Amino acid sequence: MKIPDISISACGYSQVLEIISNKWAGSVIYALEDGTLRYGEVKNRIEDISQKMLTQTLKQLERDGLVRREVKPSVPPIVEYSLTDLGETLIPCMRMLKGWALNHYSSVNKAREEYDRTN
Amino acid sequence: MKIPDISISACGYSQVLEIISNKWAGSVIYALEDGTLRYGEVKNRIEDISQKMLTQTLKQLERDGLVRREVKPSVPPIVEYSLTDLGETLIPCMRMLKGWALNHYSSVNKAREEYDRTN
DNA sequence: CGGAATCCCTACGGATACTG
DNA sequence: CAGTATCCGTAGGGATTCCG
Repeated sequence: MKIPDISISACGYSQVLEIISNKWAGSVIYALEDGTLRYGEVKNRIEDISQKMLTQTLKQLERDGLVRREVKPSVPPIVEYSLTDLGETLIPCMRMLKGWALNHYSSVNKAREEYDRTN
Repeated sequence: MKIPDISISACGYSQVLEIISNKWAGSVIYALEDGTLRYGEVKNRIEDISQKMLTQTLKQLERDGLVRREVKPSVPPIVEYSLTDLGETLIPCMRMLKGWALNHYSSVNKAREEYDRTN
């Protein structure tokens, strides 16, 4: 009996992670959850993000079709970001992840302390 | 009116990611979903994983209390891995992520092609 | 069989300075 | 205001070799 290779079934999983696993993507999606924000507003809502990483993350999310970028031609420039319909579909997943964390993260921390004490 | 800082509310999210966002953790959890496996069996089920990363991932998951490691004292050694109860609680989240990927990843790919063509 | 140890390369990401 | 550009340290992770 051959043991099945699960790489393929796990593959969908790694594709999502490719999108949301970077350090800031989640925070950006959360920030845009309530509606449209200007660049600076996004930055203000995410305390420790650097300007470089915010720009880079927004660009990646735009490329993935999750975030929409609109430039109002004016001086000084106004650039607004919002979730696309596709981006909205990700919200339930992220809520579930966050829910898991809130419910179980203390267990994880206890396990870590225990592990670090005995190893 | 002050714009709220969402760092704290996104924090739970980043905690889960800390656990499952590394390249192989998801695949390992999927591999153990059906029950107990020996080290080599896990390795066989995950096609392209290196020995180093499998060991490292298993150790991390064990430290987080998601995976249980049992050594049968014998020669040659037998080491078995399985999900803990805490580990099992993560399965629904991962199924949901995978479901999202299966439903929407083609849209992401289309968005990327479109983006790359016009930029 | 189930690792540990080492080497090495790359990508991620922070800090800083500059621009239309 | 909303970015670009550059420098640079660190961590992730592959390949290889060795060990109980």
